Amino acid sequence: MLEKTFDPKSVEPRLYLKWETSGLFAPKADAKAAPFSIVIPPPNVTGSLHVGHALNNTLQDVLTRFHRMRGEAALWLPGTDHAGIATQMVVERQLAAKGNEGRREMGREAFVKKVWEWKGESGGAIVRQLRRLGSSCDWSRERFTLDEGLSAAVRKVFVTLHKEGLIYRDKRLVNWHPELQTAISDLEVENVEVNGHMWRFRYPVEGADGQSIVVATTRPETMLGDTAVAVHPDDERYKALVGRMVRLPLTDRLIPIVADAYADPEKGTGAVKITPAHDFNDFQVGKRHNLPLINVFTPEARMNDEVPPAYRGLDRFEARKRVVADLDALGALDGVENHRLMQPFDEKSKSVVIEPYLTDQWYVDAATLAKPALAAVEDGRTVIEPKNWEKTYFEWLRNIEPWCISRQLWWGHRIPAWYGPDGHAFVEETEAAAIAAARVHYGSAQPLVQDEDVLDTWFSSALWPFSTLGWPEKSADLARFYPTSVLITAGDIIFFWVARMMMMGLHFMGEVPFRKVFLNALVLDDKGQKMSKVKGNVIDPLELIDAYGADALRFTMVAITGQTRHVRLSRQRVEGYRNFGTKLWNAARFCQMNECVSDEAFDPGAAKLTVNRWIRSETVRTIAEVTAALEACAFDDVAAALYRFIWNVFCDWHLELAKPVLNGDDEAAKAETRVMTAWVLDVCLKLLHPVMPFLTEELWDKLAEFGAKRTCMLIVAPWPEAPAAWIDDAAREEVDLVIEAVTEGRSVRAELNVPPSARPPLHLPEVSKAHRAIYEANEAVIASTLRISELKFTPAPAGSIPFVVDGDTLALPVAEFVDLEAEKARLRKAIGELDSDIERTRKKLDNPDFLSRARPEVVEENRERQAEAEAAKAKLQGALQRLEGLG
RNA sequence: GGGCGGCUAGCUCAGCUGGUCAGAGCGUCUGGUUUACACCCAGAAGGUCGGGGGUUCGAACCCCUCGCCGCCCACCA
Repeated sequence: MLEKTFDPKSVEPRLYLKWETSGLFAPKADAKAAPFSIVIPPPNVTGSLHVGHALNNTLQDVLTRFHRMRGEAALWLPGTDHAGIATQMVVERQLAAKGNEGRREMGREAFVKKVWEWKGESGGAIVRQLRRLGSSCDWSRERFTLDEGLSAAVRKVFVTLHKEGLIYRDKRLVNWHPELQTAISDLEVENVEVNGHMWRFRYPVEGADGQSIVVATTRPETMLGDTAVAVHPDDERYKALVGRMVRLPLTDRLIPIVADAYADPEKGTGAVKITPAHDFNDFQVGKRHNLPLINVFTPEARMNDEVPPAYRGLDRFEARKRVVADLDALGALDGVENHRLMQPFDEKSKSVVIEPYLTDQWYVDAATLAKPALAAVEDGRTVIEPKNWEKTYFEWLRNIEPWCISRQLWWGHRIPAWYGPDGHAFVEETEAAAIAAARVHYGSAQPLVQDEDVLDTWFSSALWPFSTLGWPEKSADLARFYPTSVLITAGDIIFFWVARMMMMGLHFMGEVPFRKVFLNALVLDDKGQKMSKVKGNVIDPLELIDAYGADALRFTMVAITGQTRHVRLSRQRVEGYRNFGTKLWNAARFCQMNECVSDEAFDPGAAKLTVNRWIRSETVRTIAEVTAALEACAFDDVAAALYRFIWNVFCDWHLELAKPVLNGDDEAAKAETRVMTAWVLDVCLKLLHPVMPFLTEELWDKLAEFGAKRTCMLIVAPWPEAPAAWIDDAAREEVDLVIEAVTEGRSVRAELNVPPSARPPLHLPEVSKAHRAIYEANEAVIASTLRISELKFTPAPAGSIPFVVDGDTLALPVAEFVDLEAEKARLRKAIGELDSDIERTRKKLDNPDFLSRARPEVVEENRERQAEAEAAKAKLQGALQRLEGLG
């Protein structure tokens, strides 16, 4: 006998271990099986499972398990990302906390070794947590972005793109992180609106006594690097000044006034200071006018030696104050206002101001790679869902900028470039190859120095779909599983990752990396707030698993995933789905108590009893519904269909309707109902397994204690078929009628739950008021469905309604239950309502506009509805007549 | 500045290409010691589908407009 409730805590670890050790997570080797593959969005090794992971890995697991049960060679390939900046910072912080010497003191080699040590000790947390969630990843294929294999792929890609001219070195402005002292990509910058000031400075025009031009700025310290002032060519105010020079205060440098359309007469004063080395726009202006670039910052964003001695070594914000004060003292400060401005911060800490900074970096020609990536989505080789993300994807790729891929970090893939004594770069996959190339180039062996930088973490991530499958080797996995079937990831990395995988996959494999991209929503808290440690509203999925079990959390994740970009997670909802699991558990318990044992030889198609033919129909419909929803990634529909069927159909109705049969003494009927019920329960377990793997697997096992043993674990049990022939419309109509009757009335079920010996008469009038007439018209059907023939009816007193059950005319006392007049009034009212329905529909059907405009099936529906309404009306009228005859 | 979402019962959300679409879950209230389940069962209340206008025989669903809320992108005068 099953316990009263499911105990996730003891079952989950046991089952997971059983699955994993059975090797069932690996795709079957059977070459005939259709491949299905997903590569995991590799979580950072430093990470721990957050709700976003819980959501997106649940969805991946649901699909993987579904396809596995369908007999496909289902591969879910797991792995982790070395996460350059994040990991390096974690280890640095840890070193500092332990009082060890810092990164720079210990040197590159020692530091990297430390990081590897750290990875070995602490890097496994996230994959253990994925297991707790129930993720059926093939751990034998687990990869890490810094694996030797993946590193080889990275080098090959880098070298190939370089040879193709798609990777190049360039000196231009980058987003510079002054604290980490590394370049970061555009995407790693977050613009935040902050309160600031707008200062106006007067720059004296040289040779024009007393005349000056007023420029506005939010970053006064950069004025020390100004190399021009720009005005709009058509700006009448300044036309005369174009070509003149101004004397830059504090520096005494002479800089020109140039005409450039970039200067917006509407903004500020219409004259804008140009600092080509510290502003992306100014950089462009500088290029157009051939202006010198004066870098005034050190890598830590302190003032360097290009500025007058008084400012050297000052932090940029300190320098800002000093510059303003000094200009004010000189009388060059024209004014200052409060100003809201967008300031770039680093998106991780959101506290470090990013500076445009002039450096040499490696770039990918993203615009060229973007073209095939655009085309692939445009022509549907890859489908992005929800569809509305496609526009976002197109927009970004169409306006893409060169991708800065070098980082001044130590943890990551070192750039495979070696420099000769004259600075010439040899880009090769190995140092040996670089040396060889240098020998050819120089005509003799020369000492080479490898580039100090590493690659942006996203560079290796971009190769993930094929590098993890063995590329550049021509591996069997690569041939079999690329392109992958679907990618499930969070929408916020569509640029960082999805778009770049598309670019790299198409370029190196000549084929899209995935057929479908499903972008899951951002998980908010129950109040719709973004979760953040600062706000303290972070929901910990592991804590939810502890409290309600992994299955409940998983079901919740599936249920909240629709077409929207945001979903809210509430404990209450998880609790509700835990209850759902318990409901099924108890249904199974009921089945077990009633000896409902599944039988492989049972043919559901041969069922005779109405109630059994009915539940078979409902089951088949549900199988079709769930299957279709899974195929379409309509996860909310999957959850809704399962919930409704298992709770509201199977438990609420089938088990209730089966009770009288199971408690009766028609042995044939009992036997059929038992085996059918067991069959339906098995189907429930199978359909629910992808979403709630633990509970279902446990029941699958426990239910086989009696009866035949299972031939396999549920995880690899065949997905149920849905033969249309098993849908029995007649049975469905009959039982629908009963359900409708019961639902409209009080509670037949309450009566049926009483042991047969103690049962009072069936309170028909209580069953249905409005539908009593219909009920009467179908009494025989109902009787056979519910097997109420076993009930003992009290003898009919005078003035009772005749009631036919299994050929015997019984009678129900009327006076006791029915107010005849009220009943007649109800019937008349119902008839009246039907009449107006019929009238309305008739009008519609007579309307030529409707007939010509509405779709044919809608017209057909209306016709059917009309016929039904008329039939119902006839029935009601018959019933009314009968009642009138009694009166 | 550009783009994208959302605004449907107290709360969270379903409502497919216009024609039983005004729904579900939770919450609330009422009633249940029904031997699978109180993590349960039965029932009730509650919404002019953000406002306004339009198209249509018919609109929560299409168009226009306004209003909030949120997100993403954008060269920080």
